[in-house]
This record gives sequence, C-alpha cells and structure tokens, in this order.
Amino acid sequence: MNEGRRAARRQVLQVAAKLLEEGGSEAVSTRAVAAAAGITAPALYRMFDDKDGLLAELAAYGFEMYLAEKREALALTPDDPVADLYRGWDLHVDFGVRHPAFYMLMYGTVQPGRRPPAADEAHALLVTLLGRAAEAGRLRVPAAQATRVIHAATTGATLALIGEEPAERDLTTSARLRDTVIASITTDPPASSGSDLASRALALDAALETALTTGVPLRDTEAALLREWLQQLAG
Amino acid sequence: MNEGRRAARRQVLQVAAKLLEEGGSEAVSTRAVAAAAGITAPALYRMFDDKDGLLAELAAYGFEMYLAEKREALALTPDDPVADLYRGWDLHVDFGVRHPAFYMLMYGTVQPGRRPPAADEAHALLVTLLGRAAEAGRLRVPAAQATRVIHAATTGATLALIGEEPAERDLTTSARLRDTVIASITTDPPASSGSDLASRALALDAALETALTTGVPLRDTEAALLREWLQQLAG
DNA sequence: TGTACATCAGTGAACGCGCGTTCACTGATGTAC
DNA sequence: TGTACATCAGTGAACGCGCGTTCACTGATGTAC
Repeated sequence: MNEGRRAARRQVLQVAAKLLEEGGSEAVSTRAVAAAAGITAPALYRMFDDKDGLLAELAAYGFEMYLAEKREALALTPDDPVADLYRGWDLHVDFGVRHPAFYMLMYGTVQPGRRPPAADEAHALLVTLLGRAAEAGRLRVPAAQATRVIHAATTGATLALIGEEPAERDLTTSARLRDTVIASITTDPPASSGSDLASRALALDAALETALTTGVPLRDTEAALLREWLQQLAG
Repeated sequence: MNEGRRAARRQVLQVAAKLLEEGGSEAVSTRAVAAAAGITAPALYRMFDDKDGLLAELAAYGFEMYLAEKREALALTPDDPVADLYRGWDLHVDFGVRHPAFYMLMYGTVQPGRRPPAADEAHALLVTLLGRAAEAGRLRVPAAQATRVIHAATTGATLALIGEEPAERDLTTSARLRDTVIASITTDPPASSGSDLASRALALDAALETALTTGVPLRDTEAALLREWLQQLAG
C-alpha cells in the first residue's frame, strides 16, 4: 500500500519532469501537473505538501538523474582522481545542456542562502572527488577551496552554454576553462623523489580528515594544530 | 513635453528598480509598479508596451548602471589592458553582489538564444577590453575565445557568490578563478627581443580588424587569407 | 466468518486572489484659422 | 486675441484568466471484536 503510494508519487514526478523539460519551470503549475498526471488537485496535495514541496521534490528528482549518470560514468574510469575531475566536469556540462530546464531549477535559481536541499548530495560528490585527489597528493590547494572554484567555473560554463542558441554552441569554451581551472588546482603525479611539499601536506591533511572519524593517535587539540600547520605548508 | 514624458518614464523605472532590489523579480508586477509610482495601470501601459517591455527596459536600466560604474572606474586606470581585465572582473563581481536581483535579471535569466537585448552593450565593452589587450600583444588566444571564457567564468563566480549567505561570502574563490583565467589567456608584456609569435600574430590581427572598416591596402580576399594565417600562427 | 467502525485516498466543486490587460471616458494641452 | 477643434496623457472601472489552495463529501480499504 505504502509502496503503491510511492509509485504514484513517482509517476506524478515523472509527469512533472516532462512538463518541466518541455515548457520550462513556468509550465509546472499544480493544476497542470495534476491534469497531466490524470489526478485531481486535492490528490496532488495529498502527495506533496504544497507547490514548493513539489518543486523541491522535482529538483531532487533532477539531482537523482544527474547523480545516477555521473556515478555510472565515473565507475567506469580507472583509478585516476584527476582524470575523474575532467570527466566530472564534462558530465556536468553535458547534463546541463541536455536538460536545460532541470539545470536551471537545480543550479540556476540562485537566492542568497536558499540552495535547493537536494543539491547537497551532488555537492558531496564533488567534495568526494576532490578529497580523493587530495589524498593522492594531486591537489595544490585545500579541497574546500578547490571545490568552490570548480563549482563556480562549471556552472558558469554550463549556463553560458545553455544561453546560447543550440546551433551555435561551442564546447571549446567549456573545454578551455576546464583545462585551465583543473590545471590550476592540481599537480602532476608526485615524482617519487621530488619535494612536493604542498601537495604532500594536503594529502596528509585529507587522510587525516577521513581518519578523524575513526580515531587518530593524537589529542583533538594536537590534531587541530597539526592540520593548521599543514594548511600553512600548503599555502 | 517629450522631455517630460521621458522624465516620467525614468521615474517609473527608478521605482521599478527599487521594487526589484527589495523584492526580487517577482515583486515587479505591472500593478505593483504602477501603484508604487503613483500612476494608474493604463498610464503605465502608455509608457511601456507591456510587461515584457517594462522588464526589458528595466534590464537596460541595470546595464546602464553597470556600464556607468565600470566605465568610470576603468577610466581611472593607467593604460594597461591586462590590468583592466583584472579590474573589470572585480567590478563585475562587485556589481553582482551589490545588486543581486538586477544581476539575476541581467545575467541569470538564461533561456536559449534569448539574451536580454540590453546585454549587447555590456558584451561590447568586454570585447573592447579584450581587443585592446590583443592589440597590445598581451593575448595568447583570439579575442573572441577569450571573451567567451571570461564571460563564463565571471558569471559563474558571481552567481556562486550571490547564492551564498551574505555572511559567509568568500571573495577568495572569485580572486583565485580570476587570476587563473586571466593568466591563461594573457601573456607577459612582450620582451623587446622575444619571439612571442602567437601574441604578435594576434596583435596584428586585432589591429587589422579595427583598420578593416577604415580601409587597408589589401584586397578583401587577401586580408581574409592573411587573418586566417594569423589565427594559425596564434594557435 | 460476519458485522460495525475507523481510516484515508480521492472526487467535484468552489474560494479568493493577483495578475496582465483593456474599455469608455475626461480633461488638459496644443493647433488652426 | 478668440474661438473651434484635434490630440493625447491619464482616470476609474472592469474583464477574464490561471493560479494555489481548501471545502464537504464519497467510497474503498483495512481493523476490532
């Protein structure tokens, strides 16, 4: 029974998704969704709190699609965290170009401090990707900073692309920005001899961050001080 | 009389601008604007074609503010086209942060091929800035490509910033992206001896583009072929 | 197993609102002779 | 200079629509005894 309800919700979300893709966000009204799904308005209100709730779930649905694609594609990649950054960039941009209306809902509706709640998981994936690069000693800036830079540049490239007439879209811009930005936050694989101080400090820092939850043979204050030093070595 | 009309329009636009800044784009309805301006609805319709017309003029008003600020600030700068790129970046981001609702109207409402008409002038300013850098031999990629990259990166940085809670906004990300992107499209000042082939080819190309309107001692086909070669040398 | 009751998804219909827009009209300003 | 007319910015009032949302109710499903 609960299962049936979830299936019904799912079907309504799929209908709403279709409306969104075909007519943009303004085509998604509670009435239009209910009508297209073949249910009455109160039935819709039984499934979703209100219109904001519906839109939030629709955004979550978009992030689900996005993450599924991205996880599948990245699973095929060999174990090269920096190559994953390149792939991740292209997958992001490609998703935006294929689903512009979803992309606008997910990344384009910018209001100070009002990020769609479902965005967290996508953000977490990016953090993970950069965390892995840091652990491999391939980052030359702290992962948090790298995340911000990548996020800003990727969305900028995607929105610029979406704004162009489909015929005249030019992926060179995205590729150029991608190469520039990723090169600026990563280093070459550490030479076995080299004294690549910054990236090693960051690699240790990333490993520490992971290990802190399971336990580390240092007092909290000691660990905090150590991490501060590592940041200084990295800067 | 006509002067009076224009003053009245101007006043209505100022009122609409205030509504926009205070309540975002959804606060700008024809009725709200008319009421706030102390005029009746039909009077508003006598001044502007319809709501789209009003919004287009409001966007133009925003671009006017933006360009006035930018031109004034850049006029103070000494004659260094690359320094102007840095200044231009910061001015753009700063404008966006100070006027988020305007910025969203001007740069955030992305629909394929439907750029606000008033955006052209702002885009032209960016093209000019990069053209000057090219003429000074400071560009390592064609100006058109540099324009696209800068535009994408700048809007991405600005929108990311606008999306953050004002308290936790971090200008480091913008600065880092700015430095990376500008460094990637520019070169150091040409050494007097150096064989900086690419930037010199691009400098000549930029000068040619300007001169083509006034006349150049080459046939059209010759000039076209020459420019093609210059692009090849630059690539 | 059968009956009485409770739960709850869904229905048909409507509420009230704000929206963009337009109607018929007024009154002031300018123009022609 | 004075009168008759044309122009046109602006008024008061309303149209009609689509919207988000909720009302009172039905009928099916599940539960208790």
